[in-house]
Amino acid sequence: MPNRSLALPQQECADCPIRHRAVCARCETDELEHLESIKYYRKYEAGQTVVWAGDKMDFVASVVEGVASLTQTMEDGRRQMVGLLLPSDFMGRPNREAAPYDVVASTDILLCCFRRSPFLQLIEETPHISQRLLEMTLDELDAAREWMLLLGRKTAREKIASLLSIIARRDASLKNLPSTGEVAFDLPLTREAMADYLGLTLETVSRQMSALKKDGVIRLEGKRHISIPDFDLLLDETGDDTDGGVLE
Amino acid sequence: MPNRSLALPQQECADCPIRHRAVCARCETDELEHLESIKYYRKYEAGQTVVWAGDKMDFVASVVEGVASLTQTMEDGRRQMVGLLLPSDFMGRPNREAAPYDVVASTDILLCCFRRSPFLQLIEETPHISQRLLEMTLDELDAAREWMLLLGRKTAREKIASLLSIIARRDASLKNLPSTGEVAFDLPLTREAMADYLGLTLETVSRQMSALKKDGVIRLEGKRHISIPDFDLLLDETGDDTDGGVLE
DNA sequence: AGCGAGTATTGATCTCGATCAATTACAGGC
DNA sequence: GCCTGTAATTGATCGAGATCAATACTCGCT
Repeated sequence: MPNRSLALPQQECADCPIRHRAVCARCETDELEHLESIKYYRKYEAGQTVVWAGDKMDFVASVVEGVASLTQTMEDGRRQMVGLLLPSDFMGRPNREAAPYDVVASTDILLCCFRRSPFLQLIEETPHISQRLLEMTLDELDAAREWMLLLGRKTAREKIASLLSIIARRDASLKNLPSTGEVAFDLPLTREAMADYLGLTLETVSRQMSALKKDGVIRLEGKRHISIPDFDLLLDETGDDTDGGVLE
Repeated sequence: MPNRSLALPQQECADCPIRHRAVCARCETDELEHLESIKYYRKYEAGQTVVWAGDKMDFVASVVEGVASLTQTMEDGRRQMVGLLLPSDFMGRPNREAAPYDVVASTDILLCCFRRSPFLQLIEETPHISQRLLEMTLDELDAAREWMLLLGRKTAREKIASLLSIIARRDASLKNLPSTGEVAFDLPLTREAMADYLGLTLETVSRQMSALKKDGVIRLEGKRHISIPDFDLLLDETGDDTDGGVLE
């Protein structure tokens, strides 16, 4: 597979890698044409802040490529990631001017953007979009709630295993690969960002990564490339229910 | 089983205490009439389970009175509350058959219910409802994210103070009272439920409640009635931005 | 009254992850 | 090659909250 080139900022919706997962998933060809006419692309490099908490956000967007994070910071500097946006995820709140959290590019990212007011209008006129947005928001709420279980009750080791399995699964699903047996992917997060996600310190993250490696659950090639010899082995470490995989 | 032994209230939407906060908030009189014709009430006693995780949930509902909780349980018994439903909050997912979490009545509750399929139809036909539902879901997502910060980064004392201030605020807003100065309310949760909310043990909850009492931040009258001599004092203990820029 | 079950408080001790600190790995610039 | 700065690992110690355990409070019951 040729890897993501961030160089082409204007593509057809029809060829878009997130065409069938993003807010536009349900749109018909004529609706797509309308979207096509008002969308525009933006790129950010890893580490760049897309919006600061409290600032006015004059657009909404879908993540096309790369990973972005939503982070809350307390006055004394304690930080907690509260959202991880992978390709096809939506950013921005239609009805709210100010961004409630810092939005930061974890890797280089490509966004498909819409200025807010045309998008608001679009929502009114296009039930396919507002329905999909509701559905995505409900999914995000579910994800947030699973995350709450992780933050409140899981051990450090379980937290790491859970994060790795979430990323592995989303990555596999994006590439239309099964997430069973051997799986490999690039970690889009630094150890510090992982710590912010998991409510841990970066030292604890590092220690637990080493422990999982020693135990043969994961293999590290460089700092960022992870390979998992047996995905089920990783799942056993997450503390989650393995049986009765409840699908809708 | 819902308790049907007592006469269930059958009230007019117009007189409903949550008329202007629930999913129906934006509805016009004619839309209300339609709702009126298909709604029905259910009551549950404190401690009763409304739905078990994984079970089919054939209705959606608004909480009219009382408090309900959404809880996730791990195989080994670790439990985390992931949602706290106060009056006007909505329960159930339009597009999903199975309930993802246990729904339990924390106090006696009164629900305003709709069978799922008529409600789905209603959403399609009534943009005022689906818009409001999206808005409420986004608010819930915001609340979940603040909760994530609490779970991941706050100390036990800050967690308790945060929970008390959340309940105090919602309670005051429901009664149209200001949440400043002296505030008093009934705790709708046991110490154990508080622990499940906060990702703590019930012993730690009890100790921190005693500490806050000793420090004069709260007063306890019985186990459940809380009074707060100075709400700002409580807010200082939550670790949150006070925005007024009071201290350092 | 006395009993029992559920709920809450308080004490003693232990442990997991935080904190403080030193070292290593690695990429980019010259 | 050699700096320099950031990311990551590893070690030593500490402490907040968990765990184990005993005791009190409350309400309904006979």
